[in-house]
Amino acid sequence: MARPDSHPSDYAERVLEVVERVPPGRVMSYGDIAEYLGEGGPRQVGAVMSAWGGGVPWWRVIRADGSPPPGHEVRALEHYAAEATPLRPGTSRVDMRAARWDGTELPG
DNA sequence: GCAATGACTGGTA
DNA sequence: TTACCAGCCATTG
Repeated sequence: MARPDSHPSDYAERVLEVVERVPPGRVMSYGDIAEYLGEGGPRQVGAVMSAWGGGVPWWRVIRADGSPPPGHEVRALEHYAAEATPLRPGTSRVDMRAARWDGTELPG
């Protein structure tokens, strides 16, 4: 796994770049980003976020079922509330059908 | 080179 | 709906 203290690889920088492009109120899954880049897989994206995700809107990158990253659920929920991200009623998960960002829809 | 690990995913019960 | 399982793949020791 990549370590936070090591320098981000080119792949890591591409991942972080995509995350920064995700508009507020929208999210992408780890698998979505991997597919969008056309390299690596969900695990690799997760490894990048774990190591260097602190410098980007990490709460906009979640699991395919809408669950925020483990250990950061509360923080993520605070951001969702601030950005009006659609949440599934009665849960702490994002409504992926509504909030999923294709990567092609521009914020406007 | 090999075995273990991890902010994952989709299928099945 | 939640829980468990096999597959996935680069990084780490």
